[in-house]
Amino acid sequence: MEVGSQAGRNAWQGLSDAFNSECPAREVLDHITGRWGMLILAALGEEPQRFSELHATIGGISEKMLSQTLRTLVRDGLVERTVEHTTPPRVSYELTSLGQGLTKSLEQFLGWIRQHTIDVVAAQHRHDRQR
Amino acid sequence: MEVGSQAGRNAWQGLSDAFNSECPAREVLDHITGRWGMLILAALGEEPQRFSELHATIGGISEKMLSQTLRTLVRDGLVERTVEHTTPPRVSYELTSLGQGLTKSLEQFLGWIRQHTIDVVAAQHRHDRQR
DNA sequence: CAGCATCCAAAAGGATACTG
DNA sequence: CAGTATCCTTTTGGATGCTG
Repeated sequence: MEVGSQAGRNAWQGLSDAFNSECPAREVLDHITGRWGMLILAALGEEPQRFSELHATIGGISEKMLSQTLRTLVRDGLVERTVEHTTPPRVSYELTSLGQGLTKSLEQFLGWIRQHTIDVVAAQHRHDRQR
Repeated sequence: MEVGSQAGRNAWQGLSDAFNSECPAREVLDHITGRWGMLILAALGEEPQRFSELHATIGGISEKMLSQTLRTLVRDGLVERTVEHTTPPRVSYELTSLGQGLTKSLEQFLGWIRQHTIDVVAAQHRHDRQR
């Protein structure tokens, strides 16, 4: 994707499919940017984790949503599910190579949030005080 | 917010705040990754646009959601709203410098989606056929 | 432990009509 | 043009109880 410095040129042209609600890219975007997708991917970006570990890592998620979101990510080929048939069973989740590539590109974004949350909160206060 | 006790365990340590449902970072994450936030930011990442232009660019969004999401992004200090009091009025939206930094880090992620949507769709089919 | 099923409450979102 | 207001439907998500 060329970020052309040409005036009036659409550098996002290659993304026009995500802007199209009919394109599968939109569905992929929704899966990842759903309320829990990114957090799960970020958690797994560090290391494989078991169901209960993920549940503990990600604050506020219910078992239902964790399970549901994981199934979606597995179906999308971003996460792999591995079962050890012990008693009690161990089920661990890890990123596929596809998921690793994605998570890498997510890092910057999540890093930005960590660094600039304070700026956003300041902006919110400024905005609220001003009316 | 340094938590160094668990040595070497969490490469995402700096993000532990996003994992905490009580932290404002979670709210920022939700605003941006809400259904329309990213698409609006991506659209504005190219150039300032008017309300109706955004509405045309982003497939499937209603005026209500566009308006609502824009207000949130303006409050968060990511987007600036400019009114020209002509008749009919012109209202244009553009990224603030804060929003520009964010959108830059978003580029990679959105680029990944564009490039790998096809892989995800293939994985979905493989998964569905296999059961 | 790792989940699925069910029920229910809450939030998100769309359609439509209307305003400055 | 750029919204707002209202109503209503759809989706999301949490709590709970139950399995292998």
